[in-house]
Amino acid sequence: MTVRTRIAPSPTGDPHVGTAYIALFNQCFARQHGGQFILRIEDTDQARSTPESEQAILDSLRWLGLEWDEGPDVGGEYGPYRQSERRDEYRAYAEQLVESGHAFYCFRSPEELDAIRDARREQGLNPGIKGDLELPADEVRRRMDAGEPYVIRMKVPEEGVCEIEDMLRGTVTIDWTQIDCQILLKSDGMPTYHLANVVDDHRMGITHVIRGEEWINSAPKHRLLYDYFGWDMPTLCHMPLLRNEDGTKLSKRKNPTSIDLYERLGFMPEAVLNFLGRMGWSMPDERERFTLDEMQAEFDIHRVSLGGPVFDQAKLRWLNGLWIRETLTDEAFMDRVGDWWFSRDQLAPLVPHLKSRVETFSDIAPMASFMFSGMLDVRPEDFQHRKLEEETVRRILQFALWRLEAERHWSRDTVFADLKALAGAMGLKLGEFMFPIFVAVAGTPNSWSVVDSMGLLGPDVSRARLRHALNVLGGFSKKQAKKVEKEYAALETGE
RNA sequence: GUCCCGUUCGUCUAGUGGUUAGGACACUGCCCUUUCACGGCAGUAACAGGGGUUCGAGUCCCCUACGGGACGCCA
Repeated sequence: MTVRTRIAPSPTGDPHVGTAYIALFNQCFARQHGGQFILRIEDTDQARSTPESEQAILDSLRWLGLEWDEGPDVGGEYGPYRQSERRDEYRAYAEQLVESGHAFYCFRSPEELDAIRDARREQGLNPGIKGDLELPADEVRRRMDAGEPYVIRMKVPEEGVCEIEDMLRGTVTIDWTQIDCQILLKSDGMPTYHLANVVDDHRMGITHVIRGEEWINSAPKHRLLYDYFGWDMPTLCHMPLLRNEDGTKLSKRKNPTSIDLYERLGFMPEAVLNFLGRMGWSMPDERERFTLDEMQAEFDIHRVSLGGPVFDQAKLRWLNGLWIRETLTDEAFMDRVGDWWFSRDQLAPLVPHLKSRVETFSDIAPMASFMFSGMLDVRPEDFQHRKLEEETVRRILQFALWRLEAERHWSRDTVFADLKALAGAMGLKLGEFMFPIFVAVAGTPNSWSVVDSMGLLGPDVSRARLRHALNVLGGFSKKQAKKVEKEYAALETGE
């Protein structure tokens, strides 16, 4: 049997280091066994999936040096590799389960579902949707004929236990009472993760599912689906979750998680991948620096340790420095730096700003240094303004950050539109409103259009600098945060 | 609230019954050096706690504590 593994990102946001982490281990496992590594796009969430995000994820994973044998961009015999293009298939499988008595149509309203959850919680049960949900056949037919929206839910045993075999943890036992009647087909006709994942993994011949630990509790649902269909279940392996410094699951609120940010800050892809390979894993000889090829050659999934590793920026920076010093010739260094940011393509958009302002070429360095930096060394006094209270400054930064975090299409124009609307909603003059944004992003109010700068710097760096500025100013206490959040919500709806 | 998973220096880890518990980042000191960085050397620092099993437990078992995760028509 040929080993086949996969990474199945959901194109709903910025390329995440966690995705790359899981992809890395899947690729290593497949290569080590002479098998194939597949990339599949799980875009069943119609509301949140975007083509831009999909492209960004593919680009980022490829930037890191990962290579999949099959995928939406490279093709393969098991396509299509985009779940939105397989939608009819899932429906057929879901209906097959209804016919075989393993699933049923469900018409419950959100209010009814909430009531079920509350009732179960009160009884000290897991609040998942479960119990007497099925309707008589004629009632189902009547409601369907009437055009009522429905979902298909899987049936789950009321008692007994489900045993899951995990490559690293051995047998995990989960009581069936903990497992809810999972929705398989949503009312929009799209499958949920659980159905689509099982169907695709089977249809694509996936033999080993290496995924994050967050999935371990839903493994019984998957086990059950494989049984209902009469399919062999792939071997499961749940990786530890990457953590923030405080031990919680890695999140962009507390850590830079976007692969693009590391690219923009001038990390070498080899170093980032190397660092991810040191998360929960080590080489047999414990060397710190190794290439993807070396990792693949020495790979052993059983060397994964289960404690959730903290994603330590300091060590990543050290490792990147090591890569620069030890692996780059002077020629390669020049090429890398040139490609990174000082290429003609990168510089071109800056020329209009620079040419009109400099008297000598040497004026460029201090003027444009913020365009080539990571976090800026800003101080609270830099944000003092003769007309703006510090409270207002903090609100401007916070609101701008929230607004820009919600922005899906990043460009000079969208950023400008966002900020202008926000300034209007806050009743501030655009010039005053922009002051703290200038300081946060450019380090000084005396620069060219900060909106242009943000367009060029990209969402990750721009947002990170706003966040940094907010921290420098002390941020908001928990109490204040609630109030400020309310104010922001009011601004948003009031427009 | 219910359940699941985890727990070696601050952090990343080595360790699969017998080790002075090793390495790396960070930190501190010294050396190199016009400075800084790099490099070299040295130092501080860990088996969560309690019970077993065993001649012997970081390693095996149980309990407790702590941490994390899941409980969505998100994945």
